[in-house]
Amino acid sequence: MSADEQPIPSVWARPRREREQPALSREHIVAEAVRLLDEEGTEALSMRRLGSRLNAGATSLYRHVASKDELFELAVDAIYGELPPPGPAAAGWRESAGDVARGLRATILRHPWIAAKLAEVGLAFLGPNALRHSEHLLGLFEAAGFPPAEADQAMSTLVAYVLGVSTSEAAWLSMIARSGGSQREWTERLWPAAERAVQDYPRLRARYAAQRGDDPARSNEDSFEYGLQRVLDGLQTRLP
Amino acid sequence: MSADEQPIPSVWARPRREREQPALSREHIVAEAVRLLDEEGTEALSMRRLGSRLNAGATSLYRHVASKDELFELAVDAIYGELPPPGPAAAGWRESAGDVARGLRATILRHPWIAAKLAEVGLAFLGPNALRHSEHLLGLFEAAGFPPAEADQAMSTLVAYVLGVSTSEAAWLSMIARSGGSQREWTERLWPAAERAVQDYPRLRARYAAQRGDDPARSNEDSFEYGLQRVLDGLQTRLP
DNA sequence: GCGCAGGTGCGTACGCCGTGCGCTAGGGTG
DNA sequence: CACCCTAGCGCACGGCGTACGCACCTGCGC
Repeated sequence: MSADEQPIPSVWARPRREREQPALSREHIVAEAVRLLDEEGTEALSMRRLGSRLNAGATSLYRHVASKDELFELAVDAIYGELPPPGPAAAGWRESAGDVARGLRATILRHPWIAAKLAEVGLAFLGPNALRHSEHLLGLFEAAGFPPAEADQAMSTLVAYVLGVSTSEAAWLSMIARSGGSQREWTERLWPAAERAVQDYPRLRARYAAQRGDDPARSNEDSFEYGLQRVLDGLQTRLP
Repeated sequence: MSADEQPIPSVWARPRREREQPALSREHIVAEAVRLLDEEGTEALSMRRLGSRLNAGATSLYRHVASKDELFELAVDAIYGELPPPGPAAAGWRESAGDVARGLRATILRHPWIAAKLAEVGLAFLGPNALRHSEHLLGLFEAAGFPPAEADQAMSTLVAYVLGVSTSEAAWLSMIARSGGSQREWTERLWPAAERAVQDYPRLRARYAAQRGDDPARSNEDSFEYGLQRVLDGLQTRLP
């Protein structure tokens, strides 16, 4: 047994515990999870991957987060916290509601994974940011003149529309984010298959033919705005 | 080595290959997958579980289905195939569109897992049943007098609304299906927590207070119908 | 100075998962 | 009879979420 096999009780010999990062915290973990989800989608988030991005072991995360499901709930509420603040509120009811809707859609498209996650966990009972957002929107409808009971339904109608539209846009965007390709590449790659699939359906075929070459982002935008105005039209019929 | 350790080359000695089931087929697999999904939700569907329900090994399924993702696509299109057929079409545009919307919602609520799955895979490019359904609905809007380009947007608006509403209802229903409890049990169990959470938000608090004791299924139904009529109102403003 | 308590991070391990691969046996065809 | 084709299976691999218990750091009362 030679001397250097003995453990040397010296600070310099020990591996110098790495503590340069401000340690692990719930906020850090959630923020990094959101970053990973944005970059690579829901499937790519595993506790091991997330841990290694934070220079930590997978199981260390469990000191700050009870489970992966809870982590998702926290991530979803973090996104709710990102929604644009109320705004000037000077303009009329229609403009304010439209702005909220546009902000909601924009946020979903920035984090496309959230659409599928919301569909899993539901919209009710979410965290404080989600509640604050609902409260604000409900106030907006009440101020517009909807009686309280109806304001709730009117708000749900608008939110349902926005979520429905954004969900299908988001599914497309997450697929692209996951695969790493560009939107244009994927469009060009899938278009022929789509045209072949709709061959037997004259109206769908005409629709595809008419849209060939359009910028999909722009036509999604137009389509969203069209439906938004229709929903607002329909709600307005209930006001004096 | 005694005699009965020798393999006996007789039909009666062999374990009698079980072939009473008409073997494995893609249709059988998809049908059983849908059944399992309805009963226990997305998480519960694993190839091993599905295989054992069919008296088969997990990897045997791969002879008929390329991957689990493909199995989900087939399951989703199977549900599209379940949508109510066009119907008499005698009544006006509004009634027909409303019926399609109600049928869509009812189908989603019967298979609540499909909402989250649709949010993952997107609504476009799905199987033949989905395409047929879109073609029919598009025809309905064109017949109502929408010019072709706008008919597409109008249809998307309606579908987005229905999907958005049904998605959040479905999330609730799948949670209940997964857990095995009853709707009433869960409502009673979660209500106090929800009331506590909305304590600081007067409008949300008032809403909960007003709804205490209501039948949630009924008020979901009412809320859906309210929004449906508003969306149809909004679309109708574009017709002569 | 010293022991102690509480909390943080990690290594290991368990039981799942999707699925690739190569074998076997049974039925159809020459 | 020989032959091949194919459905089904057993095994194995790498990855997953996470329970558990140990090692260590920090701060406190003595």
